[in-house]
Amino acid sequence: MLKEEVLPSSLSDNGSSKGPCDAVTNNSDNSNAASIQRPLQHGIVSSENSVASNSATFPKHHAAALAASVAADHSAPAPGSNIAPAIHRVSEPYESRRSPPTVSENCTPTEEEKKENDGNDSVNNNANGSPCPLSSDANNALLLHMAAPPHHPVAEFLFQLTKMLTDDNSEYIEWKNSSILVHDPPGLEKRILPKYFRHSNYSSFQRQMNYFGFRKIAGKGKMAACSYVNEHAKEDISSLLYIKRKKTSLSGSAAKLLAQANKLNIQQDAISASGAFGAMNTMMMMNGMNPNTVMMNGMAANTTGGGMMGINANQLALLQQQQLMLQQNQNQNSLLGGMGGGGMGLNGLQGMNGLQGTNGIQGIGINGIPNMYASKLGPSAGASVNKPAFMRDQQQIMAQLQHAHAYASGGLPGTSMGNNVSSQSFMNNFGNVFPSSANSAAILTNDQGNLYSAASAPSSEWKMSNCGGNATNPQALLLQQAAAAATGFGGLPQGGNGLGQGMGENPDDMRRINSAANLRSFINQQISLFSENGSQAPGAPNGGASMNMASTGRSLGLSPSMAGMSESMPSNLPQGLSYEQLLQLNGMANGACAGGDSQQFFHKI
Amino acid sequence: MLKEEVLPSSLSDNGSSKGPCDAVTNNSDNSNAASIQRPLQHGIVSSENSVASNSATFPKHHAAALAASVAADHSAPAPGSNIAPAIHRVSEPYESRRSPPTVSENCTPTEEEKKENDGNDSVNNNANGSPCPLSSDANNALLLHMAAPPHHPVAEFLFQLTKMLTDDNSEYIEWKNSSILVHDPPGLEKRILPKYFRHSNYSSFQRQMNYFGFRKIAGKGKMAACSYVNEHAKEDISSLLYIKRKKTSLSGSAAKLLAQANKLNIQQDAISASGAFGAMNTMMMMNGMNPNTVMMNGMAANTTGGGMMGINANQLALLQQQQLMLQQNQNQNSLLGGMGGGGMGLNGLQGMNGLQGTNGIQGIGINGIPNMYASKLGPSAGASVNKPAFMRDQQQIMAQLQHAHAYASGGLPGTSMGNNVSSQSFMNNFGNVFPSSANSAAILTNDQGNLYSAASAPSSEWKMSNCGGNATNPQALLLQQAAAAATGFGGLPQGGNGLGQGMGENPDDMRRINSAANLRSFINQQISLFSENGSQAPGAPNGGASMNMASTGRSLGLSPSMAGMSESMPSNLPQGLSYEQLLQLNGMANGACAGGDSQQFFHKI
DNA sequence: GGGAATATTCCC
DNA sequence: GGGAATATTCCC
Repeated sequence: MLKEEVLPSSLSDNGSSKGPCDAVTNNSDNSNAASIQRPLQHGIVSSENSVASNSATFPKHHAAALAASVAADHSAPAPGSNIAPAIHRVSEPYESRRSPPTVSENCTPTEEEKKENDGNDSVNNNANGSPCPLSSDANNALLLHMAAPPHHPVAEFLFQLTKMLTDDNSEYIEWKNSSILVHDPPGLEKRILPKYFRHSNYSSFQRQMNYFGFRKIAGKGKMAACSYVNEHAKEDISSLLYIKRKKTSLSGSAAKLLAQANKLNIQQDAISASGAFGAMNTMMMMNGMNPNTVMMNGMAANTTGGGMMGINANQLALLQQQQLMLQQNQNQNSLLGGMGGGGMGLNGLQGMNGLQGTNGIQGIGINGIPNMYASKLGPSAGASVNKPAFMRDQQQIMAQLQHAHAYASGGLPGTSMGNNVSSQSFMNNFGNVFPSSANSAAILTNDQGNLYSAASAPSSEWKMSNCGGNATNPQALLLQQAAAAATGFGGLPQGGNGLGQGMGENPDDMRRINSAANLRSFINQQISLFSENGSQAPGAPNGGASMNMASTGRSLGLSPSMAGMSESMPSNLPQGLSYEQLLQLNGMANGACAGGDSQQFFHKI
Repeated sequence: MLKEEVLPSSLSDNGSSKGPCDAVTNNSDNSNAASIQRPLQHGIVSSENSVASNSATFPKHHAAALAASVAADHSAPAPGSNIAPAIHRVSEPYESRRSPPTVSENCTPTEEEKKENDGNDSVNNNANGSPCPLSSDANNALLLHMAAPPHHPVAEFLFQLTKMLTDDNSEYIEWKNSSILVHDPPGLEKRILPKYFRHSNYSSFQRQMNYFGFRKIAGKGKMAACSYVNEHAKEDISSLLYIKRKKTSLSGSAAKLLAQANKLNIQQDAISASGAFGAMNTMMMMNGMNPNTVMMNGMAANTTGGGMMGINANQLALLQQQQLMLQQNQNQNSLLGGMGGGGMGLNGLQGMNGLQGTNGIQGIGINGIPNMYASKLGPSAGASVNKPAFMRDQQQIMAQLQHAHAYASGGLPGTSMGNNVSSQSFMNNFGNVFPSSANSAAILTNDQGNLYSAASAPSSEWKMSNCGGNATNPQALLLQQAAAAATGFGGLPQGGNGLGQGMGENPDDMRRINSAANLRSFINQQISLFSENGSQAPGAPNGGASMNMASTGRSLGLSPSMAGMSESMPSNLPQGLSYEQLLQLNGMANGACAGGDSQQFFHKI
């Protein structure tokens, strides 16, 4: 042997070696001796081969590589071994796979304790000698400092780091005052790291430190002495074993999926295509997965051939879930809640978004951005808005208005509309179809997706009824929603028929439209809100030109004469509020009650 | 020195050592000697430190670990070094980052040559002495066998594998007859692998082999001698350097996203919930992103605060694209094309799917699976079908039929349908609303999403017109689509009114249904196709029970008397074909022309 | 400090 | 054979 260096074994604690250099080289083939125990991945720490040669010596610089080879042997510790492996689970050495190992009976910290990362100094000395993690060897320098041993998977890095710090490597690296002092990065890199890791690169060490939340607080330059702190580190070095590794960023995942999607040559242009690929149909296509897709997803997960289009079952499930998330969020934000309230939780998802009468646009946390619209939203508008939510709502309303406008401008193509005006159904942007009969129970949902009809809605929820009833009819709801979004007041008044206080009468309570002038005002305000320059809608399929309601020569709400009904429908308009919705808006704007089948016609307003 | 072992250097080819044991140990701090060159990740192969000690000796078992430490030094080879690093790019030792390094001028193979993996034996001897990959040292055993050197990133594994095979390790592993013979797995594991990798685990070696497409063709048991072949391997061992690593599975990505979605406490149950969360509304919610969502996505990508709901801009873009993919695929496969034709491209996405009259279900490549339905699909059905696409189509049709059935069974809730039957609109599964008026121009699209009406459709495309016109009316199209899917013939006849050749009259041309009996037959066939046992549909929200059209006591198409109209609609049925569509089907099945508002009623068929 | 790719480990 | 998690490398 050229040079013998010994491996510290305070963490591996075989009980027979005290110093830092007590390993024995064994170069004979197929006998891979090492006293380093590396925690196997997924929470299992190995102590393999420790019986056969638990006092191995080998050259210092290569201990890690050898240890790695040893760790891979997949043999459980021999019965009666005096080895107390660091985190090893005796009862299930390799039976437990990716699921977390069960907790050894003799080890004390509860799940709660783990979560709290508490510094409890009670020592689990584990008198029965079972290989309870980090507990059975008083010679183990680490153990002297440890609180209760971890009862959970410990990342290899944390295990080796802790071991490195409890071994006598203080010339290079040291645990002191709840922080890690790196005295000699170059020396650490070349002399120490390879004993504990499969590399000897200080930068790799740093990368791992970073994964576990260590921050450099002193030291300049790549290889300068420095200190690391960790917010979860306590004085007790064993607190390091409870640190959670940061999750791999998701961007990579998304990027991969995105790359795959790109490979498939999907024309993103479809979103903004115009011309023959009419905007209405574009919007329809964008209208998302249909029920069959979702059903298919579930099926594809069970399909041997894999999912369709190169995405697998998990991805399909993902899409399905994301889909639901988007829908639910949308429902919460928009369908009933309008623009009211800012999401208070993560990205607005958790918040109720003003659903139950909480009014006013409020700046929100993570999504809060300077409110480019605040000046248009009335005196109660906060300093910032949830821009995505706001834009989404605006877009929804815009689409509805546009659709209405399309019908108002051209009428139903090829149809004389005079006598079947009330027979048209309408569909909102959530795909809900509202039967044309004004006295049928239209389909509306609350934020939970529950269906409500006039008959079944609990009194505390929105109801639908005919105009003049004691619940809100769907048209009034939609109108109020739009008005609320336009004016910055998201709360929908409970009860009533939507024909109450007039817009503009009270700037703090502009929830209702009860005159033609106010409807026109509302519509114009809507239009202006969709674009910073007041005329074009951002992101409109055809560049926004036709999003200006005035583009056809008629402002929305200025209905054409019946003679105009035969005009053909513009082809570039997205789908949204239907002809009948416009009728309802018109009707309500004039104070008419949408009570019957044949009472709604176009009006000048 | 206890024992010296030398490191083979044929690939590292420092020119001064020939045998397998020519390295020199240098244990002095900060001088990490090694002659192994490990290709750095991302296509750069290191030859660092080779000048300082290019004939290093060190213990055999730990060469790899040391080499790894050396490779991390990040120093370019010294000028004038006699080292010809394997794949090192002189001109940009570390300047080039993740993007592929540019090709050295003196190295010859073109990108095309690389792709072809050709066995061209021209030796690139690179007279100017630049370290062109694998080319400058006649002593390199590998080079003697090599074709032109690779001009692309070479994975570390491939480099080390090739080196291992060209070094004299034939006692353990050998390159022979374009395959890799592993003579002694245990010996390889413990004696050879650690020289080339950061481990000495045969299973890790195998995992890598698998990543690069090697298949075991002989040898049983985990550690038995065996052979590996690779479809891209040529006799020339350098062909190994051109093998592409398999991409990381995407499942992990999706799983991560899924886990994230789950964190947000989304109720997947919504999909199958019944009761107050009625199935119709469930399906509506599942109906996917609405246009606003898509537009919002685009915005969120530019939002500093990140996207909503904890998903980032990339993920939003991903969802948007996947969304389009699903929609486009669906449109292509289902809306007009039905089941006809197999996708010819990747996962069927690129193919036109029988849209323009290409009939017949054809087995496709990657998604082609044994056709469990083939026997039901008529004589022209191929040996396999695109099962996901097929199931999707079936699901779509099933949902439509179910919806029709729901209405047929219960009528519109709370409505006396007798006198406004024709005033109901219907909406297909793509969100297209078909106005109720039978002589209005309904909205249909071709596979490109183009809108067509009777007036605007080019003559080469489908048109819609009133029954009896020279174009196909929408109901006929839908019916044909369903029939085509049911019978396995996806092509839709151009022109005509859908009431032509009868189903069953010609088994190779069963595109049309023109009798009540054939409609009934068609419907029954549909039902049976949805389930292998002929009675239940897979994936139905309520376990499939209600998917049997007979479950309500009426077969679809056997309309109830008008008295039955007041029955309440079943709550667990997905949305699909509407009441009016059923009317149209009924009407056409009886040869009636859907010409007027009030002519469609239920019939016994 | 952290994104992203490949490497290694563990498991099914 | 390959999915999935962590480790290591490389880079911004």
